[in-house]
Amino acid sequence: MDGYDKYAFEPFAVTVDLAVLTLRADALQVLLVERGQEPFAGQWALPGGFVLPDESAERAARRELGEETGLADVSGLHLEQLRTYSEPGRDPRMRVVSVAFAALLPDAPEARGGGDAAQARWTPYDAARGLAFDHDRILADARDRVGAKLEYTCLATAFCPPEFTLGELQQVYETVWGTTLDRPNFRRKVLATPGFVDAVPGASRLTGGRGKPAALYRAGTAATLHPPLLRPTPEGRPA
Amino acid sequence: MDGYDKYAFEPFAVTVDLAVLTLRADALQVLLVERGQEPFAGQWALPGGFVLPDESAERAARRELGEETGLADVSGLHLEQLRTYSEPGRDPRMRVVSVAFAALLPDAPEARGGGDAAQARWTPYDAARGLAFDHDRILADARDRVGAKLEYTCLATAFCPPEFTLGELQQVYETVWGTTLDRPNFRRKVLATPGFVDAVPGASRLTGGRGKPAALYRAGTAATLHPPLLRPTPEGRPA
DNA sequence: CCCTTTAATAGTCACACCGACTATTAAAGG
DNA sequence: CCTTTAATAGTCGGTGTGACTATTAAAGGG
Repeated sequence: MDGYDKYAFEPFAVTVDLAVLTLRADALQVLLVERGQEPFAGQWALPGGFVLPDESAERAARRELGEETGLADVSGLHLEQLRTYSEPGRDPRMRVVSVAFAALLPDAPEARGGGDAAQARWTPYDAARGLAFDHDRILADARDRVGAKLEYTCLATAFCPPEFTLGELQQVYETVWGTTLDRPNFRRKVLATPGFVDAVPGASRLTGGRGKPAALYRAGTAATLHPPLLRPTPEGRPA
Repeated sequence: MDGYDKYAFEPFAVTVDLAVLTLRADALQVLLVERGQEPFAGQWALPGGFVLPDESAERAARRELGEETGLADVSGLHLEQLRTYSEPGRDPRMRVVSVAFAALLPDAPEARGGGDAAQARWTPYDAARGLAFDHDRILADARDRVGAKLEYTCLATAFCPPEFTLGELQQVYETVWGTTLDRPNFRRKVLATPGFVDAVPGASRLTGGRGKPAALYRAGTAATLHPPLLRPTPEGRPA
């Protein structure tokens, strides 16, 4: 922050890029917009835009989130700063520094084109490749971060509606991690963590027809999980 | 990234700020520079500077690190992007967006004034308050991040010289966390984690005089700890 | 040269947690 | 009413870890 007079200081454009994640059809999906102009015209990209003169990157991200999803109230949604991408060549036109965010949505309204004229679409994570700029990398970083934070925070509830079943919560873990979990063990672990979820007395949700309806829960007040809920060790690592 | 023509785009100054951390005298210390000009003239601040037109924030951070510490080779040092601070009012002169990094040093050479003319000094973490700009916040975030990453990564070795004793490694945890750890248990845990440390055959280090010399170890190839080395639960949280 | 001091290293024990698994309960649908 | 489906309850063994004790190895002082 010192030395303002030592180096000629170069003006940068500062943008935000959003990895808007949700669970649809038992798959992790991401909101993509189709670019209408060069560079990368016709290609898909993460939504984003410039940080305005009087707002922080966080405010810009939340504003863009509202514009792109078309949701009236995005104030309760989980928004998390990932990191900043600043490679000199990442935008061919000019020097753009982008602050990337991950946003987590419980239910996914149909994408409706968003603030910019560009078309918007939910896309399964695994199918979201070949994005414009360095957005493949940003999206991968978002998934990594979210997956890691599921282990030691209560972030999973950010993917769930206000009231949810333990089966739905488990689906979050299984979908993001790409693993399966033992249902009784998952249940035991979650209920044994105070503040993770609170039971909604007497309520239950029909899971679509057959079977015993599951009890409903709300997100608790805890933010972190101690001890963490570690994902199954992929291989070779000690459990 | 879209909509270049929709919003008037405002140029920002982009800087990096560094929380350069080391262990000196059994305390976590941070490198501070004294500001020579307004605003905050005479106050202490984290070292940092502008990102140059042809470099990424990471490159700028490493360059600044070399300039500020006076170290010849900073290529092996651990440098970690924390987050980006972009509140509109954080610099009274102009709109400055700052990408913050944490740098971890094994041994601390005396601070020597650094690249900018400003005076530089190692300061115990607990005494580093009242910094310029939002640097109190950045420094606190740096400590939080490093403390958290000690739990589930091999980051602790970044504070150690190439060869170190398990006692020194334990000191890292105890100093950053502000706790004490049981030595036999720490030893068992570290040695049971493959790839965390590798024994240096036959070597030992006199610990300053009395007592049995400890065996020496080098950092292993593993990057993460599975299962993690959780810090003692402060209180009230389930173990 | 021995004896004390200091610190590293080795080992023990019990408890909590977790993975794997089986059993029971409760509701929906035919 | 019986079958199906899924939630919920319970069991058991292994493992990791906290708390603790015992042993070993060297330095330094008398």
